[in-house]
Amino acid sequence: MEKIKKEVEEKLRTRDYKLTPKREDVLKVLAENKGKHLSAEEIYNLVKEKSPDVGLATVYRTLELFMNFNIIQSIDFGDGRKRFEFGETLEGSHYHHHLICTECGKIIEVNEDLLEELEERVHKEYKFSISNHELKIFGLCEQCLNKRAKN
Amino acid sequence: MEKIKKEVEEKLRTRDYKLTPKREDVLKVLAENKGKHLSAEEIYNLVKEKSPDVGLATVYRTLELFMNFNIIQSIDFGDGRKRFEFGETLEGSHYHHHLICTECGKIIEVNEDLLEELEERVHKEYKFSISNHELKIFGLCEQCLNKRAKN
DNA sequence: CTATGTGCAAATCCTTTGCAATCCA
DNA sequence: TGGATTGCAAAGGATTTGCACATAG
Repeated sequence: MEKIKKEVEEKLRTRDYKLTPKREDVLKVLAENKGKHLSAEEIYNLVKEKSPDVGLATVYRTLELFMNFNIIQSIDFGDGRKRFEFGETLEGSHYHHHLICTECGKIIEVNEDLLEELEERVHKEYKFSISNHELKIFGLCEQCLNKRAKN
Repeated sequence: MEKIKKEVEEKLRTRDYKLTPKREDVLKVLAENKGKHLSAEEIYNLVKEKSPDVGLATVYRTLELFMNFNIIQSIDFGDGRKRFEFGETLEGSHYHHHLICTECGKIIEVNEDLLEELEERVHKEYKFSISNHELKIFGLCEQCLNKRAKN
């Protein structure tokens, strides 16, 4: 956490933003809930547990700030609200993909990246300079598939 | 168009829904604007040109209906509104991907599918039964890249 | 005739914004 | 002190819903 804090602090400072106590609270919640895909409101509720005087607007503003610095990324699983992921690019971790069960809504993370070849082609054919990608795979998870088989 | 209409009509009839005139108008707009990624409101405006008495709610309801039957799919490019695509699965056309320019917002379609290998792995490792996928690649398009180079 | 489909307006949900107060370098 | 940050409440925008009327089979 200390390391993360330092890293974020430095990033922000490059454009004269501060890692204020409120922002740090948001950061902490994000860091402690990696892989959970929290929504803004869920983050807000978690932050409130420790800083009850935080406002939802501040959380939104902080999330936007972190997004601008690529500290977090947002994904939309189609349920009408954005969800936030921490640290994909911060520590050189791989891109990862999401399996979304269309029955129960479960989300499984896949930590493999097999898109290099595709990206290569895209780059050459379209002269498109890739900075990021997002792959969502929809279908049925093992449990839901089994349930269906029984009926 | 006639063929499409028949196909949709049949699909709907399997669960006792009708392809009413209003719904047909929506379908027509969708079919005539393939690859345009229209939002609900854009569709509404186009439908109104021919049927000025439609309501926005009907368009939304129709889109939801079509979604349930996999006649259309929705994508979110991160601008806060859903966009709708017609006929991906209807006529066995390939999946396609989207390149999204983070500078000018342009969207380029890529009609190649190189995800078979990845899907194979996902299927085996996670016992996940894939029905669809959605790949968004973010970056800079040729023009925006060139502009940047000049500055 | 009865269930389904529809328009309108109101309601809802998530997110953003205006503004006055607060904080911090 | 002065600009950045914040909380609150209000505004905003996309989508959904309630309800009375219209329509199709």
